[in-house]
Amino acid sequence: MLFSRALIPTTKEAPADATNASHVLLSRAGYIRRVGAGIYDFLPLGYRVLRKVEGIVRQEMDRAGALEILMPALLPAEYFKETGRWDLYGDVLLRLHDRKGADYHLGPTHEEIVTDIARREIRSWRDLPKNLYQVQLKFRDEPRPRGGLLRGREFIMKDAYSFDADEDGARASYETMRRAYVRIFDRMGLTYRMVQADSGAIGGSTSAEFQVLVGSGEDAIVACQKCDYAANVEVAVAGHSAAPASAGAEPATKDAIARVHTPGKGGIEDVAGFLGASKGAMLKSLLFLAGDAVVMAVVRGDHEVNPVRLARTLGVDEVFLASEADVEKATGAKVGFAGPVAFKGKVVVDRAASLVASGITGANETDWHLKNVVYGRDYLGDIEDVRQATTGDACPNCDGGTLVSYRGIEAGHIFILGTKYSATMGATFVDEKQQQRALVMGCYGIGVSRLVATTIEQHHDDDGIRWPMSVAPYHIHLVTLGKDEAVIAAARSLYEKLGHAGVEVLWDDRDERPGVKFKDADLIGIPLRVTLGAKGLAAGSIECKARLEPDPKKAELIPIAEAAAVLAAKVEVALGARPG
RNA sequence: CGGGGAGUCGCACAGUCCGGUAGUGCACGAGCUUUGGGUGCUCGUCGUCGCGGGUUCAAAUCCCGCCUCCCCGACCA
Repeated sequence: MLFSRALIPTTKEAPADATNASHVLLSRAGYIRRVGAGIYDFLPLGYRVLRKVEGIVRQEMDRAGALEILMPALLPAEYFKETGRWDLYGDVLLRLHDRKGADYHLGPTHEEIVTDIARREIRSWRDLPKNLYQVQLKFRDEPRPRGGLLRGREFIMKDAYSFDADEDGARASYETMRRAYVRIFDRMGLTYRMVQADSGAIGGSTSAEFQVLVGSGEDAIVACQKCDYAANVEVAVAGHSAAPASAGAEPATKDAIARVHTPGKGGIEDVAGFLGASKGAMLKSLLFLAGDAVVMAVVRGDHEVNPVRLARTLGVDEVFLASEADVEKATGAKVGFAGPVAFKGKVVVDRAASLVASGITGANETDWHLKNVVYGRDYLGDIEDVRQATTGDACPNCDGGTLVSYRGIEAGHIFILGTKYSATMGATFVDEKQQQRALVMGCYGIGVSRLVATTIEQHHDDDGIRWPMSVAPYHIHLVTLGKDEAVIAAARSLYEKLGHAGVEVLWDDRDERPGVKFKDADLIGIPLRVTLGAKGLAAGSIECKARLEPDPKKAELIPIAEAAAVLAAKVEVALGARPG
């Protein structure tokens, strides 16, 4: 592609609303333009990258035996009404009406629609297993779209759905997808972890997220440095096999429980500072609403409660932090003075908190705390792992491993749904014994448009994007300097030879100064930059610099006669380099 | 939904308090200049000042109402 004939509107300034690297760079480098809140145009470069990502996803899905289909984006309401999600989804569902006033919506996900295909078309165990997938626009009326392509109201997703005769089959399908996902993310050149995850409102059991490790990511995850344990903090368990020496090592105090006056000192920091105690000696007591009940969760002052784990422990879908009014009603004291001693209600004590040798906690009386508090002697409760795991915690999965926290962007999610949708919608098949049984389903998503942005979040520097070869809009950015006809002729020859070799070249043939071209090349981020000028031509060589090379002087000189072959080989190597 | 902020040329912003010819930089067009990291100079084009109403001789500016967007939080298959 000739730059002069392309549409690559680079800018020096980014829109004011772009707050993260991928949004700024995608805008500045001319890949995308904003159309509305959370809605974007893909300009030619952006669309090329999107198609590269789609291509990798398609190849690996096909390789894994999945069958590509295309379901509608515009959906009659009846399907979501059938499973109850018409109501459950709430405001996130983009609803509309046709001229007759009938309810429609734009699909945020397609379990119902694919299950409808299955119930009509899959009848026998002989038809199984099946895995149907699509690459489709999804619509979610996000409360707050943000981050450019990272969280939009309209986005492109690959979603796949597996159908099996039984749980074993579903697990095999899940495992097949897991392997396909590993190949996909490896080929995209991403650093990621597969983590245990909450299956959320979509329902289901076994589930894993593919989290791309990025400091600015929305999700917090922990991973073991020794084994392959990794989990979203929503579900991560802080190990207790190797509790830090500060807790549990000391014998419980023999001193009797005592009241201490702590006027106006409610927070953990305040009280610990006021009493000269460490945060780890505090027993943080938070009240949650679980259904109709008020439940107190007790963790060490230096720990955080994990609401998802607490909810699982209590056997409810969700828990909510109690309001100030609820707290006062339940404890008889202002917020900040709650404690488990003599608390009338259910108490869940984190394992680490139960080991505190001499705790300080609220007295359920405004401006008073209790010290020398010992679990078992002064208060009781169900001991569970309900705190949020964090850096330094022991790994729950291996001996001696330590957890480290990361931020991540969720790029993929795989899970086994079971018969949640098939049973509700009557998607059954006849097994070998002539029995009607519900199909066992799994579903597998990849945020394709999000991946375009995610890749940049992980691959950029101050000057611009640094695409991995596999998803770069072009393989080589050819820069010619000056208007010398011999230079242009040599460049044209190279451009054509590379084209014949299947190498995708963007040739910056514009009448611009070298500085402008180099700046744009860095911004656009094509992995290899090839420069040809009068000086080089005289010396019989072109210059090749990798975008990853920070030093502008460290360019490789390649004799012009060999250039096409050498460059084509470089591209091939980069495309074949798969770290898995 | 709670808190904060913003809508002025394609982009980034000033002007609003204190009403009086709508500005600057980038981008864009012309010319000269320059030619291996966003060259310098000159000239030029581009505006329903978010929308609707009101006050006034006169409104980007004051008043009333509405809309949209952004940031933080809550939420997030």
